[in-house]
Amino acid sequence: MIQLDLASTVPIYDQIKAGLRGLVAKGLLKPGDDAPSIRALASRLKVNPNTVARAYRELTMEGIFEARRGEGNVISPAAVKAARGGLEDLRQGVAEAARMARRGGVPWPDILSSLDKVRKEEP
Amino acid sequence: MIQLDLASTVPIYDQIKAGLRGLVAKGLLKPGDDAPSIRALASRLKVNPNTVARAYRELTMEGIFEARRGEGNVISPAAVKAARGGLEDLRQGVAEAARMARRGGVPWPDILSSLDKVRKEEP
Amino acid sequence: MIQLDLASTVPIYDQIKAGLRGLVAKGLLKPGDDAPSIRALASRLKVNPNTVARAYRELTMEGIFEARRGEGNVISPAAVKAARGGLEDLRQGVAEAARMARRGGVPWPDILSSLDKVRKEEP
Amino acid sequence: MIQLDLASTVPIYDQIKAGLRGLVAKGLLKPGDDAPSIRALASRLKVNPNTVARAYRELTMEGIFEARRGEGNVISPAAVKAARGGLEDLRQGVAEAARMARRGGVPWPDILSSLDKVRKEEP
DNA sequence: GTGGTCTAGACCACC
DNA sequence: GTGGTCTAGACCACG
Repeated sequence: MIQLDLASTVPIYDQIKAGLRGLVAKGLLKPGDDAPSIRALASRLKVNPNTVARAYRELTMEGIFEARRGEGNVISPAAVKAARGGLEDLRQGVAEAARMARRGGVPWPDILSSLDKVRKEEP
Repeated sequence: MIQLDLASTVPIYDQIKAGLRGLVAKGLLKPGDDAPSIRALASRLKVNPNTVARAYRELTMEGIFEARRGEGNVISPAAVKAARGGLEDLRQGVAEAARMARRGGVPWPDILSSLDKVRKEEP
Repeated sequence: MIQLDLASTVPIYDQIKAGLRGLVAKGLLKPGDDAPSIRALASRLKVNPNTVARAYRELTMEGIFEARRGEGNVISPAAVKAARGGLEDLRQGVAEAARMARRGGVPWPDILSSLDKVRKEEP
Repeated sequence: MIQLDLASTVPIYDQIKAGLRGLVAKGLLKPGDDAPSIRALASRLKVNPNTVARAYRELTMEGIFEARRGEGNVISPAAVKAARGGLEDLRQGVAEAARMARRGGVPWPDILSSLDKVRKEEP
């Protein structure tokens, strides 16, 4: 359900955070739902549990998860709203990459066409 | 002439490489021209000479510069063509950031509007 | 396992690269194996970690190593093939030295005898 | 008469020294002959006169040239014998390159075949 | 003056 | 623990 790109320079825990925020934003995870357990998710993604734990910890600090004793992590009631904040980071990531590309001499139309290719990738 | 963003997570030497590639791509540096000396550029950018040296070394390996002993760096005849490769990397950087953002649940129109803000930043 | 000649004019990081490529070429390091950590190798060779890091970075760019964040360097699946390219450079180094010597008036048999002395150096 | 390889990593002044020593060793320059003037040789080789001057200075120190006031440089009577010393450096250059190549995993027969290709290059 | 190498040591991010 | 980046400063070789 979450797609990782291990070869990418984007930190794995960031990709996990983004993936989970995305599931919330898209309504596939609703407030009150159980989040997958750290160990389960780690083994499914073939990733170090510490890495998943870090993503969960930060999502908890953002108010998207709630840690309930003995029950694991639950999607917080305020998650949908809280997820918005994370989206801003992602938008800025795109903006920074675009800025770098333009400074590096990529013509603006080429940037747009790259983007368009991404848009069509998987519907 | 080259703009650095020291707060960015993008390594300084990468920003320098992108800037120089951009100058070549835009025709402000033509094959045969002297590149600024490492020390001169370093002091202009207020950066350690080693950092500039690393950027130059990698540009040399990419075939954009030619280092001549004791004479400094010269833009290689093949620079314009070689610079194209670098542009592709930058485009892919934008594409990857966009992919991450979409996975994270950022609505596509928001991505486009972020981009548009960048477009208007500096004429 | 890697022999350095600190008095040589050949840069240390180049000697390290050659040594590691040699270990791959001889099969002592196989794809999937862990490369020694930068710090460990640096202290074993009594050399600055930065110097080893540079060698590793370049080997990564050549496709011989794969650097995984926080996990160290791993011999790439394509390492054996990629190592071939490096061997070619070394052969050309010998060829160039021989060319220089002949131009300088060294009789060809003397070149061969020098070489033969090297062959017998260490079994 | 002297062949330079400007792209080589071998210092130009070294190539010039080797070339002149070679001319002496081959008998094309005999004791008592005038050496070409620094400026003439520099312009013929399209090289900085300082570079040629350095080569001449070192050849003088080796006893191959004699600087005579107002007459320029003359091949010394002891030149033929003195040239031998320089040959030793060149032989060691080949030896060192071969050593590096072997450490880097080049099979010995490949080293020999590279050398053989050089031998056939220009008769 | 130029570029190249190396050291020392700091700080960061990641797992 | 790992690798990556950056700074500071020294020294060398070249033209």
